[in-house]
Amino acid sequence: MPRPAASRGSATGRVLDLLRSRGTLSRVELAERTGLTAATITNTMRPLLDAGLVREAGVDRQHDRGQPRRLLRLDPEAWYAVGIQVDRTTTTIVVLDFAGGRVASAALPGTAGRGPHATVRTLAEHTTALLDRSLVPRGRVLGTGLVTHGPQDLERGMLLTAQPGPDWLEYPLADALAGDLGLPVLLENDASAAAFGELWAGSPPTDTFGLVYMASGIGGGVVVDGEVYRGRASNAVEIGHVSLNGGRTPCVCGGSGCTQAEAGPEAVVARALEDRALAERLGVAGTPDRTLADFHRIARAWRTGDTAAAGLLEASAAWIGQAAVTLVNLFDLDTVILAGPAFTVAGPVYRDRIAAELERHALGRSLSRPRVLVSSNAGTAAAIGAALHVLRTLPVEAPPALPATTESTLTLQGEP
Amino acid sequence: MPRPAASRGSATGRVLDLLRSRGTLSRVELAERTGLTAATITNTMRPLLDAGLVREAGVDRQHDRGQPRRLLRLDPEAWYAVGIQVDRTTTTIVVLDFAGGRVASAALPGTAGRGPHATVRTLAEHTTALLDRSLVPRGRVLGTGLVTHGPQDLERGMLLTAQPGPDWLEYPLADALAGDLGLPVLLENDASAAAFGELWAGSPPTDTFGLVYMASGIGGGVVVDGEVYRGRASNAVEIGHVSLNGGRTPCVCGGSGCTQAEAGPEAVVARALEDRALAERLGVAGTPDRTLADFHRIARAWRTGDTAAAGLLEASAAWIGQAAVTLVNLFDLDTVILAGPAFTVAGPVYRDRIAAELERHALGRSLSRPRVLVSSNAGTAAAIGAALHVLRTLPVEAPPALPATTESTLTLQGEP
DNA sequence: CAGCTTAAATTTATCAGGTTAATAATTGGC
DNA sequence: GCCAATTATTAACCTGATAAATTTAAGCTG
Repeated sequence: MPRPAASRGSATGRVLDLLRSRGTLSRVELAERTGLTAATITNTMRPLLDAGLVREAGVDRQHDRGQPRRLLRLDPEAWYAVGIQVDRTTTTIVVLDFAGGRVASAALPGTAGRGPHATVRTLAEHTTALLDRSLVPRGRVLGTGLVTHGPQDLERGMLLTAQPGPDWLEYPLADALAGDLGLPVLLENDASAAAFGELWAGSPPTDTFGLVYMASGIGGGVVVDGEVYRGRASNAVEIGHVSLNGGRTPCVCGGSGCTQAEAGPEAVVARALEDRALAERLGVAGTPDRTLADFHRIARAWRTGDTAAAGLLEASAAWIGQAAVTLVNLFDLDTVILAGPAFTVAGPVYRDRIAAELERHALGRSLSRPRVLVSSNAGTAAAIGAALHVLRTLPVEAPPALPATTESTLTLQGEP
Repeated sequence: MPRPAASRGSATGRVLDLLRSRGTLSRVELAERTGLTAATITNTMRPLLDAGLVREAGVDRQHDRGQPRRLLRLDPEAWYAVGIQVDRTTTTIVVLDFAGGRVASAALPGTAGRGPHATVRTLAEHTTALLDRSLVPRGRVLGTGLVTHGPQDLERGMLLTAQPGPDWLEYPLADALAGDLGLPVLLENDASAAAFGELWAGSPPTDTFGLVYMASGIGGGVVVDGEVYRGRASNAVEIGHVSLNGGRTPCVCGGSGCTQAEAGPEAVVARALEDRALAERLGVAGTPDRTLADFHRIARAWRTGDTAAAGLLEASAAWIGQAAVTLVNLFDLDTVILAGPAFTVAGPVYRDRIAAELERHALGRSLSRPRVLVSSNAGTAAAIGAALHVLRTLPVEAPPALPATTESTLTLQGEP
C-alpha cells in the first residue's frame, strides 16, 4: 500500500499543509516552521513548482538587507475538492480550491424522512449543479468528502447505526455517491471533520483541542498535537451519548440522560413546545425535520433579549458544559471549540456557559485556564474539513491540462 | 536533543520491545513481527550482541528443513530497573531485570499521613535494601520509575494536586528521590504506567484498550495501537472524576458524583461502616490509611459467599461500569482491563458487572463485543510498568563491567 | 557419504530522505 | 561600483532502511 505523496509525516505534506493554512510563505519561513533545513525546502519545492501545484508570488520586502525572500503559494486552480455535510435537518455542500479557498457553497434541507438512495441521488445532483455553476473543471476535482454522524465504517463507507432510519444501516453511502458523481468519496465523522476543518482552515490558538459539534445531534472530536484522535475504528468521542449526572430523558441509543437527549436542538425545541404561549411567541412550529429552523428561532429571540429563550438555551448549555468537563478531563485538554450549524446563532450563550462549567470543574484548570471558542465557520466547518481531508489525503499530482476551449479562455484572461 | 537508542520508532527499540515481551525469538520471527527485512534485523542485532544486551540462546527446531533459526533473547543481567508505586494506603516496589523478569518486589504501607520528604526517604531506604538483598549490582541499575496518582508535572517530577496533603503540591518528588537513591527517577501516572505494564508485560488480547486503575483512588489509562494516550500534558483519562448519572457524594476535587467518590475503596468501606453489625461481621475496622485492608476484607467475605459484601462491591462496580461506558464511548475502545491493588481480590465481581454495563450501553458493541479483563498482575502492574518505562526510555549502552570481586563470584558459580 | 534441496543469515550495492558546508544570486548601503 | 547581508541552490555525505546475491547450516536422497 503506497503512501500518498502528501501524507503528514513527509516534507512535501508538511509544506503543503503550511501553505494551505498560512496562504503565502517564503522558503525561510517554511524552513523555520517545519524545522527542516533551507536545502530540504528547496528540494521539496522544486517538484511542486514543476508540477504547477505551487507558484512563486512576489517577494517579501519586510527585511531591509540581503536578497529578499521569494513568496510561495499554492495554485488555487490546480485542484478542487468537494465537502458535503448531511444530516436529518441540514445539508451543506462546499467546493474548495487547492489553496483551501471557498469557491462555492450551498445550504440545503436535510435528509428528512427520505431513504439513503434518494438522498444520495439528490446530493449528487446538487453537487454537480454547484460545480457547473462555479465553473470548476470536472477533471480537476480530486474527490468528495462526505460527512455524517457516527458510528460509521469508514473503510466500507457506511453507517453502523439505524439513524436516521433503518434503511441507512450499512447502506453503501460512499460507493453510491462515488458512482453517481464519478468521483472518489471519503466518508468521515462530522465532528472529526469539523475538528479537522478548524485545525487547517480556522485559526485555533493551539493544535490540541476538543470540539463539540451540534447539528441535529451532538458529536465530539479531539485533536492532539495537530492529529485527530481516532481510537480503535474512527468512532471516537461520542460525546452525545455520555450519560450526564441528573439526566433522565430517554435517548435513541437506548440509554438515558445522554447529552444529546438532554441538550440537543430537539430537546430544546421540545421544551419550548411544552409552553404553548412561549412556542407561539417565539414562532416555534415543531415541524418534524425542521428542528434546526425552530432552534434558530429560539436563538434569535435570545439575541433580542428574550429571557425565556435565554433560559432554554442556558439549560441546554449547562448540560453540554457537563459533557465538556468530562471531555476535557478524560482527554486532558484546555481548549474547546464549538462548531456545527446549531452554534451559528446561539454560539455565544453556549460558549459562556460551557466556559463557566469548565472554570468550576475542569481538573487541569490550575495548570492552564480553560478556553471555549465558537468556530468562525460554525455552519460549514464540517464540510470544509471533509474537503480539506480530500485535498490532504488523496495523492496529488500535476493537474491535468484543461480542454482547449477553457485553456484559451484562461490564456486570453491572462493577457492584458 | 539526541533520541534515546531504544525509542519506539527505531528498529532497535522495536526489537528490544519484542524480545522483552516475547522472551525469545528468532531473527526471522523478528523480521515478520516488525515488518522489517531480515537484513535489517541482522544489522540491528549485531551491535546489541556486541554490547552484550542480547545473546543467542539455542536454535528453534520447529522447522524440519533448512538452516535452523537461531534464537535470541535479552541478557537479563545486562541492566536492571526499579519501579515504585506509592499511594496513601499502599506502596509496591519491584526490581526488573533487563528482560523484564521480576527480580525482587516488596509490598509496604502507603504514605499514610506523612509528608513527601519522609516518604521519599523511606522509599529510598526500602529500595536500597531491596536492591542489596537481591544482589543486584548497583552500577547496573538504569533508573527508577516513580508512580503516583495525577495530576502531575512529569517534566518537573512533581504533583499538581494537594492530595494526599497540601505539602505534596509541587514538592520535587522525582528530584528528591533521585538525590537519595543516586539514580535517575522518572515520574509517571499510576494508571498510565499500569496500562504500559499490561501492554509490555501482560498479555493483552489487543494493543488498543482502556484501563481502570483502582488503589486508594481511581484512575484511567488508554492505549491505542500500542501507544499510551497522553493528551496535552500527560494528565489524561482522569476517569475518577467523571460525574456519574445519579451520583451525589461530594468529592475531594470539589465536584460531586465522581466515580472515585461513589465507587472508590473508601466509599465501599464507608458504606460497610454504616451498618455496625455488618462492619463487625466482615472485620471492617475503618482505620484511616488502612482503607485497602478493610476493602480486601470485604472482598474476601464476598469470595466466601457473603451476600451483603457482594452487594457492597456490586454497587461500586455498577458505578465504575457507568464510567467505563463513558471511557469506551469517548475513546472508541472494545477492551477494558482492570488493574491496581484494589482488584487483586475483588477483580472478578468488578469484571462481570462492568462487562454487563458495557454489553448494555457501549455504542460500538455491535461492531465488536466489549471485553473486560482483570490484569494478571493487578497489584504490581503499575510498578512493573514504571520499571519497564525506564528500561524502554533511558538510553541503553553496553553494561559496565562488574567489580572484580563480584565477577569472580559469578565465575565460580558458573564452574561446576 | 557426496550432492542436492531448503531455509536462515549475511554481505553488498543501492536508495530515500534528510543533513552540512560551500557556493551562487540578489539586494541595500556606503 | 563594491561590500555586507541575506536568500537560494548545489554538492557531498550520512542514516536507516531495502533488494538481491551469497554464504552457512541443516535434512534428504540415492
